[in-house]
Amino acid sequence: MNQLLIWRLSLQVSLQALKAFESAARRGTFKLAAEELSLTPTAISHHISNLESRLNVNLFHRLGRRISLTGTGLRLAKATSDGFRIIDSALEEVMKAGSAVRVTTTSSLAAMVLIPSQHEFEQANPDISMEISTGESVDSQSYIIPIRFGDVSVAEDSDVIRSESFNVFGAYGMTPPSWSNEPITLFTTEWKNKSLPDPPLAAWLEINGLDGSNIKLKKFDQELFGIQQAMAENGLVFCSTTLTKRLLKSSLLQQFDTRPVKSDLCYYVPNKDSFETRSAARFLNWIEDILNQ
Amino acid sequence: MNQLLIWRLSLQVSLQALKAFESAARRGTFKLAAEELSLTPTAISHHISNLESRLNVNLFHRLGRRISLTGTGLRLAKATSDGFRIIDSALEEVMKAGSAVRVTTTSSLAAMVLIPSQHEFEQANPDISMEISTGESVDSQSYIIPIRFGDVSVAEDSDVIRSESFNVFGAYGMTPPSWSNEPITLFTTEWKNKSLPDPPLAAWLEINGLDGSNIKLKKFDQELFGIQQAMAENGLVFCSTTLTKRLLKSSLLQQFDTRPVKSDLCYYVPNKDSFETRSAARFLNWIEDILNQ
DNA sequence: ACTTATAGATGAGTTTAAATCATCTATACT
DNA sequence: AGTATAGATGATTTAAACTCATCTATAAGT
Repeated sequence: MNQLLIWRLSLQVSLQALKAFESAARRGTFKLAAEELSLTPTAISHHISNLESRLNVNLFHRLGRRISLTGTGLRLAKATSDGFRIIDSALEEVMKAGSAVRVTTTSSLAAMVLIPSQHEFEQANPDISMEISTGESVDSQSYIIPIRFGDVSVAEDSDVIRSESFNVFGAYGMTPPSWSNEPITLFTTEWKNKSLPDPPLAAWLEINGLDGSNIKLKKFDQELFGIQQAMAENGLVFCSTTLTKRLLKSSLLQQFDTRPVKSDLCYYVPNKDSFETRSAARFLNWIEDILNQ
Repeated sequence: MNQLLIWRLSLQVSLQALKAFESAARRGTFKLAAEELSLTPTAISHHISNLESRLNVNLFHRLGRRISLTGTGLRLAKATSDGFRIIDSALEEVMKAGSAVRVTTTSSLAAMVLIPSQHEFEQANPDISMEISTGESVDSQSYIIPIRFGDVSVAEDSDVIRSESFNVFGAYGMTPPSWSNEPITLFTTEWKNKSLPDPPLAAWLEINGLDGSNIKLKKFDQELFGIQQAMAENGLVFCSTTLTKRLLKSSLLQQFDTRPVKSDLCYYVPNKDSFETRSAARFLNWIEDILNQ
């Protein structure tokens, strides 16, 4: 007997009827099955009697108002139960992936960009919940979107979502420094990860015609800390424009008449195009918008 | 998250859509899936896009007119494929049981009753095919209906389908023997299985007021052979009324003015009520009718 | 490069299957 | 015995599934 014919035969029975049967077999009564499937007991009854006549087999013994599986029913129930369980658990996993985005990134980007606009994203996408984590922890887990900070040369072009520029910022309202005369303290960052390019301070000085001899550097291992310190002490920080955009807008930081300088640093999402959930796609579009205005 | 909610979620996706997806994933194009499921490609397309939006996930990459599974699609396809395969193979097994009856019984009943009326049964039940086997062979295989010949005392009352009577029969057209005068040769049976009650010849002689001193017995180990021998030689056979009914009707055998005698033998189907396929039920009703007129 | 054929997407309309409602039967529990 | 419960049955309604017509993009052939 050929394969195709078998398919046809099997398809004469409706999958919904099988689901009804599976549920009734598992729960023991049509009533409970109906509740489970949000149907009426009548629907279950119809499904099962339809199934029985298509298969030419009795699946339940009817003892008045009580039912019990026949031997054949038991065998079929075993199979449907296993089969649907496999399918259901895969569905559940896929749906979980579809209903949430899990993002992991640096503390700085998380604290200064993602977390502040998390609410906004969830407002705009009510069916998607957003989870943010930082640190190296659960990186390899599937469905998690990592936003990495690194050298443009190690990232695929198509994976880059933001090329980083740097500039000097100060607390809002402070008097602009006179760059050439007085001694200046400047907060900056020394990445924990030594393979990353340093913040392009030399290039920035050059582009702004400064020699930097009067500048004293104070280094933090995360940009976040330098920025916070600058705000707290009315100081100056040399940091990425990405992280400061929101603080500028909300008048917590200000910039001066200096020109920003491009760097070799960027934010990128490895294998960006491999994220096939729609929530991931929407998140990626959204974050790229946010970062690039 | 509670169990009930999960069910609900999973049920928001239709099983038919999942089947369409499973088929498309396996065959590689919507067109082939459509052929397999006897649908139009449009239906497959609708199903899959519906599935994708309910799950919030892309299951296929669309590269123009070519499709390929996404990672998520692949994972789901694995599950649906496994799940449906399990269900389908069980269905196939059950349907096979529903579409045929397999009967095993004694050579005599098979040859003289079952096989001659096999065609009639299949005419009356076009959706059921009937298979007949004899011998001890495949008895324990599931779905096979054994019709046993044995002592009424070892069979459950409800399992008995025919209580056996015995009488003497002769070839059609032969002159009735004069019971008391001339010497008579009578074919009869000595069961191979010694635990079975012998054919009730003594009781038959008594009920018919004969002493049997002029009767010479010739024994076969199956009733079938005695009957055939009687027909071939214009002889007489003492045998069960069940086996001869058809031969009487078709004027190949005749009976005389002797009275039949009841025996302790019967045909029975062990656990008759445990056969839950409708084909088995129909067969059992039919055979009980046949045997008891 | 231009045509032609093919696979799939999309939206509207149709058909069929599934679910419900109303009614009835048989059983279990007071 | 009387009542409540589980399921069966048949008619009707509702919703899902399927198709048709149309459109787009791509692959293949000339």
